[in-house]
Amino acid sequence: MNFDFTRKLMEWNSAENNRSMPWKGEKDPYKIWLSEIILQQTRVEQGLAYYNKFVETFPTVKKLAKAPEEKVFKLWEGLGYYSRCKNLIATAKIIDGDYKGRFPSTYEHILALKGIGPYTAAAIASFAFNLPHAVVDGNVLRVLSRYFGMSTPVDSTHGKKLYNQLADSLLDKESPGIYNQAIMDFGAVVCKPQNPLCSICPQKSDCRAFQHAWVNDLPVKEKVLKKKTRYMYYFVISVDGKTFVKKREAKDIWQNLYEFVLHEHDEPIDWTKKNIKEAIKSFIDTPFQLQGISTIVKQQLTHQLIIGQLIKITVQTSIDIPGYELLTEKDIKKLAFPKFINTLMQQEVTLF
DNA sequence: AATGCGGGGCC
DNA sequence: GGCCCAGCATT
Repeated sequence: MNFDFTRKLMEWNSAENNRSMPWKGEKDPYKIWLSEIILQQTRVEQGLAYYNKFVETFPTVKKLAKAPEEKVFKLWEGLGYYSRCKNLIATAKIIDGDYKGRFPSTYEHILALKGIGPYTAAAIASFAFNLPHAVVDGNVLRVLSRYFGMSTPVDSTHGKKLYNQLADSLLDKESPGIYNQAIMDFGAVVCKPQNPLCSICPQKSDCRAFQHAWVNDLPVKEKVLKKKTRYMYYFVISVDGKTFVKKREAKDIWQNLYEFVLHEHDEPIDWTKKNIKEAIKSFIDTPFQLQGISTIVKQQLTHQLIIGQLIKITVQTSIDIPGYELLTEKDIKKLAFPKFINTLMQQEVTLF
């Protein structure tokens, strides 16, 4: 055990750590779990409002378990990584049912829940039950790889094993919860990804990266993400005040969110009246009224660039579009949509 | 072991 | 435009 690192971290935490968050010191495992799921791959500042909304709307795991699924997704709308929401609902039902509302209190049982991996299990186990499991998140990987001057890629199989063992050996087993909170705060406030505060860092005299001027080169990641561009054109087709929508079910982005009638292409489309007419013929075979077309909207995701437009259509006759359902505006407002579609809906539509 | 999954903030 | 964020599930 590297006593120095742990001691100095805990000293920094007591003397200088001013980071405050509503769930800090929280002992209700339900709220801890909720905050951890929301914060997976998500900045604290971004997740904060969602956490407050969820706690207010669903103060207990039972309330969450009994809530209509669409209502939970609507509350999650805009936060991204929507499988988290699906797993949140599934786990709430398991805790409410199998565990009779009592959150499981061992690392293994917590880890077995949907949407909970090694990081989240360690966080809940240590924060709620003071169990000695070290968290390893992006902050911890950065702090450790810098402090020990390790260039082993943090996203490699070997690296994960290595940093996990290291983290466990450094854990303050007397106060695992406080230690885990401290190392993540330290990574977020001092040992930041960009422009870390090395000059005021209490660990700088022992930090190998600082001594060798490697700070800006660590941590090392080996994986490069492939990006692709997609062109998604949405047709808002309305009949008698109702509009066609469907839930996205495919293993793709925005699974479980709703969308309008989609025409997707590998290449951009230069919409003309003729193009639109032909596209619409692939859904319906009745006369229509073109209300207008929006400007081009772009949405950059982590791994995809989405480009598209929105085209508004009304039809007079009663029609059916297989796979889509006709809903009123009031009902549609209760459903969760991707940000891309919400942005499209805010655009003005114009005719040629 | 590799890939896919959102959205936002910072440089 | 690239990187990163209190990661996880799937293949």
